[in-house]
Amino acid sequence: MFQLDMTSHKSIYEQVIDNIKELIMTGVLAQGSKLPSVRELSKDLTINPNTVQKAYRELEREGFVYTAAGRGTFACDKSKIRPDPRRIEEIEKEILSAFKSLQYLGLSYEEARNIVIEVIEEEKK
Amino acid sequence: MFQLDMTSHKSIYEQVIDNIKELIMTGVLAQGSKLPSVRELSKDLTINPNTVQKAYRELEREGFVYTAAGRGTFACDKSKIRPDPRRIEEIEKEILSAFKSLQYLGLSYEEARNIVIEVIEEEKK
Amino acid sequence: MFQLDMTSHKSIYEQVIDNIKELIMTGVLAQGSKLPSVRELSKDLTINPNTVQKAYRELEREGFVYTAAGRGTFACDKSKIRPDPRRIEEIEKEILSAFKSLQYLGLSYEEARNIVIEVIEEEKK
Amino acid sequence: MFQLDMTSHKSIYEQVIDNIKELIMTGVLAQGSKLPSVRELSKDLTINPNTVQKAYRELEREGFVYTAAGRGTFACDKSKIRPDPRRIEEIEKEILSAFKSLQYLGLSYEEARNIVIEVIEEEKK
DNA sequence: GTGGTCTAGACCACT
DNA sequence: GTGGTCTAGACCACA
Repeated sequence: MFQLDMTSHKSIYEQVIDNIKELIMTGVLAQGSKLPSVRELSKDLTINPNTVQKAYRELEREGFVYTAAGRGTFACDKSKIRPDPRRIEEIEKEILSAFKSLQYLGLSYEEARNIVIEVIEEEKK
Repeated sequence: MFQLDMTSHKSIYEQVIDNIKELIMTGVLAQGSKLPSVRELSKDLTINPNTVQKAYRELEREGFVYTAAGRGTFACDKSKIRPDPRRIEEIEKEILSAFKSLQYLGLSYEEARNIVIEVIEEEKK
Repeated sequence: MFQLDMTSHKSIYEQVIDNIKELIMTGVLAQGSKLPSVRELSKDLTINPNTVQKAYRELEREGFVYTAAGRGTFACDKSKIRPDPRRIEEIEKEILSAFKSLQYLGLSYEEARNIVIEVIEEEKK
Repeated sequence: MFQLDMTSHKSIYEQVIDNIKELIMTGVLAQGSKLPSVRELSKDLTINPNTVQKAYRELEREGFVYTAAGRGTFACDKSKIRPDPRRIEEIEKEILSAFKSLQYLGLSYEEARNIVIEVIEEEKK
């Protein structure tokens, strides 16, 4: 389904979350389609079922999937996902912090700005 | 000198580092000016001296300050600070990850982009 | 006959039970009228026959239906259904817990109360 | 600090959550006051630290506490807790379901309504 | 088979 | 000391 980056600083369960969010937002996991079971995915990624469980639970909390004990975990309609303003604010802080870090490295405002724009444009493709 | 956000998930020592970097890069702490002693700052911020120590060590490692044994810690010349390409790459990853997170929340590419631009513009002032 | 909410966290068999109870208590399923067979209903709802079986067993245990071997399952006389005091106590606990949850969310006693009243009034119609 | 009801149908971590919410909303845990550490509380309640952790995490998610790794978990200002509309809707469903259950037991609309009102009035004291 | 909860015990970074 | 993550393995109810 996807691969984990064991060298990443991101925790495993966060990587699982982000990968599945991407699959849902890109439509690979269509609305209502069943996600792999907790055990299946944990076996597939050779991680502990509890770690997958944690990711699935968080995905449900954020409205990306719904779970039904005994039946499985399913993708929600991505068009119904409503952004959480508190989460947006958090991410804004992260971006601001990263942007400042660039300037702290000795880059000018313009240089730092260009790097950010470049990263975003790259993502567009 | 500055304030810490105790409710933030950023670690204390990182907050100290970022604040001092800001003071140096904005010229508030001019080249050669003495930073508060570890004890002084830890008392001022009501945090553990070890935490300040750790921040100072990291600032020295990154070339923002130098310590003269027995005399104290001093700000380096900000114009001599050279960006570390590996660090830039790391920050780029952080920015990309944050940008994707915005999109995962249900925002369109344009909406996410606008948020980032806005954050940066705000910082300019 | 009725529909299930597959996204609900209520278990399927509980939903089946509640729906049938409703049909009996509202008189749609009059005394003595035959319920759909396990196979029929499971096909109709596209759920596992075991799940329907379990619901029917529970309905019988609670005195809402009776089964005649080889003939089927039939609705009991709703006027003969006597409230079980222990069950009432259980439900009272559920209501109290839900009410507290409303207050924990930051609602005042009055606000929480109004919500409950509203839910009940809505049900009257 | 509080006691768990091991005979309850509620899961342990949910009981921990509800108990702490109550302590915060009643002001026993004032804004900024430190909660017992994960290990401390787990020892106190003779449950596993992971279970307490789960409860603390959920409490943070809902805005009742904030946590800082290495420092501890602290109560938020209860006046700043904003109700989550989705959660309210969920609880409304629970109340409606419980109310219907009362009627399914053979109680009239008025009888069921009186029970609910009584439960709420009792809570007022 | 499914998800949900729990225990036991470990390791990590931060204070 | 603190919280955060992860593994291993167990038991439960539900489908």
